[in-house]
Amino acid sequence: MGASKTHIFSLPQNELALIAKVLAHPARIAILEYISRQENCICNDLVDVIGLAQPTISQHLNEIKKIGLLKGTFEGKNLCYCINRERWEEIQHAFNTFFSNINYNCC
Amino acid sequence: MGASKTHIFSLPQNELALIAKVLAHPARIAILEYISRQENCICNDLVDVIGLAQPTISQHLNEIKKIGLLKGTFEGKNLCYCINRERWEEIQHAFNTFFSNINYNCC
DNA sequence: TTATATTATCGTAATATTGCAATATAGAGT
DNA sequence: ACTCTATATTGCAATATTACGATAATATAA
Repeated sequence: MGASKTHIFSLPQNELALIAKVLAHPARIAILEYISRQENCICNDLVDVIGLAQPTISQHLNEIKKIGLLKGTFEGKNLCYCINRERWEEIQHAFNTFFSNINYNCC
Repeated sequence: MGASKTHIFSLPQNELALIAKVLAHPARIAILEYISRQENCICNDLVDVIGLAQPTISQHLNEIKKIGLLKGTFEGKNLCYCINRERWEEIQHAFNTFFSNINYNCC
């Protein structure tokens, strides 16, 4: 197949998986770390810093945008990528809830 | 291509991405949630509960095992899957560190 | 307008993931 | 030994992801 059977899972399960999928690539981790370190959220040093081609970086940025983790102006020349604080904390909370609601009833 | 250029990223970046990849499928989220809810860490009701074929469940369990999130006895008939508490908390901490070390210097 | 710089999109190739049927393996019970 | 039950492995098809060259689009500067 190759396609996940998303319909047999709950919405929260699918949503967390979708968010995890965005974090499941070192380039996207690196991009998020880099954007956060910048004083002014400048854009395409990313191509130089990360070491991937410009279309590839653009695609990764798009994946990150899809789950709402970036905000700023995306049109024209002087772009501005930065972390969407509200969404970031929401996602942080989602992971924390997942990791906290676990029992350890082991054999 | 299709293969990530892992060599251009740092070890922590690759490790976090690898862990996120395991969580990047709703079936694996569901499996982890189910295992944790069980009083006694019993095994292959998972096939019935999740609704995927037995080989598929087995493969998902293997992915989860790879990052050390399961412990128990894995040989023979009466298997025992359960959460590896130490590893679980380690991973929870890794995500929390990642989410906490972010600035919000937006435009 | 024309050039330049920046980002997005298209097209495509290589590789990875998901899922399952068929089969193999391993232990418990008879 | 054989059977039953539970899990793993193999092989394969469908789909997704990653990456990049070529090209398009968009804004600024000259």
